[in-house]
Amino acid sequence: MSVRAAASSTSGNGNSDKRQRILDAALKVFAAEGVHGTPVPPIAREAGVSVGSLYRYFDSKEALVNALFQATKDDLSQHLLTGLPLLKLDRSIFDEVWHRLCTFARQKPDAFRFLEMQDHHSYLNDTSRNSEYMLLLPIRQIIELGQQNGLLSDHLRPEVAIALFWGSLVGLFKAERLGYLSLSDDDLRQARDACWKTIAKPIEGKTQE
Amino acid sequence: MSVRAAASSTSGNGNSDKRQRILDAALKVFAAEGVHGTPVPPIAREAGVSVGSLYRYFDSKEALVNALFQATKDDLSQHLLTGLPLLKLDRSIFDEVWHRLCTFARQKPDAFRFLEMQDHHSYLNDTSRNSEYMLLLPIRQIIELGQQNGLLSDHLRPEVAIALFWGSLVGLFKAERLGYLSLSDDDLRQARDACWKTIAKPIEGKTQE
DNA sequence: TGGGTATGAATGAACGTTCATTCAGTCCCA
DNA sequence: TGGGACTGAATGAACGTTCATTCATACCCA
Repeated sequence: MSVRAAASSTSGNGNSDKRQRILDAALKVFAAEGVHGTPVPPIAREAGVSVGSLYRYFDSKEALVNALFQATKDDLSQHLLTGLPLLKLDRSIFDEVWHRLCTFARQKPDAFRFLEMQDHHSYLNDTSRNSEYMLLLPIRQIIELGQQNGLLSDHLRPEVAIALFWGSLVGLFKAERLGYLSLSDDDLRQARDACWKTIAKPIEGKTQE
Repeated sequence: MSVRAAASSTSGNGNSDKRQRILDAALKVFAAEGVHGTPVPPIAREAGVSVGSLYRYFDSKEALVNALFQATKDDLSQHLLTGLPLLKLDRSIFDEVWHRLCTFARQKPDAFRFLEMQDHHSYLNDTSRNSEYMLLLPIRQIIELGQQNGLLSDHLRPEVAIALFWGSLVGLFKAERLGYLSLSDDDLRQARDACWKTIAKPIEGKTQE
């Protein structure tokens, strides 16, 4: 018994550890080369396992892509939503959402990029596609609440507001990745304030244009 | 002469006409399946030519992708910039830019999608990558002018403003393509006004936040 | 008839996937 | 306790398929 426990540190269980290593490796190479652009062997090499082993943990490349997509979505979901008050909206909550998304994009650039790729669309099954939709539901709810309590402009339909907000954030980090700019903390704060103006209700008595 | 002109509709000169048919076909299938996800034969089939003919007009798949990328960028460039005053900025010019981009995205969804794909990045040569950068230079200039004349907020660096603006627009049409929303003309107008608020100077005497 | 053009089967390189084999670790009985 | 039998995870060469590309052939108009 005690022997077995000691052995597990070297290779004993190694079980889900290896599975995780494959997922990590796949995220890295997919983010760099795209899903269609990445053969299976480089994934295995990056993970430090053989191709055969990879197929022990995942039935196919498609299954790997879907598992990775859902795991990454869940990761973002958790990062964004854990402990976030979903039943009210004020400026500080908006700032917190912005901050969390920026933190995620900064700490896990490969994950952020992978989620935004379009290239893997033909690989995704219904569950994966659905998990994409689910992530945005809480944000939509927050925006609707904000519109009801008069803090957000009700000129924009919530879906449109989400698309603008999300698109801005993605555009920002995409531009940085492509080398068109480098985002300082101050840039991100200014961008945050600008995005708030996009969806916020104009200060009373003023119509826009 | 007249005979040749008449014949050209079926197969007569066919010369650059065929080349254009291949580009059109490539745009269509690339937009649908991605560059990595599209074999060469389906492109030829869609264009109504043989695979061998395709290789008469383009040295390789890579050459085709680059030619298409640059042609599409040029198309957007022309659509966006022709006759646009580049030495001033007011609200009506912003609206015109927005309108032109929306028109392009609506009339040529495949072109708009293709330009925003990331999937073809490994195929692109320096010229193509550069043409991407060149497109945004005039917009950058317009934004700088707007900041100098006090119409646009100078809190945002021009590159950041561009990334936010462009990201919003892309996010909007991407959401529509994925079926998350359907954009009415009114939605587009509301989104335009919201984006203007993002980059415009706040009405005097009010600080944002 | 000759020279440029179009064709699509043929080619071999690269892909996703499989499977015969290896081998570290476990078990069991003397 | 020592040693032979068992287990199943790990391996990577090999498989069939699909890809980008070529080229022998057919075609067509001048």
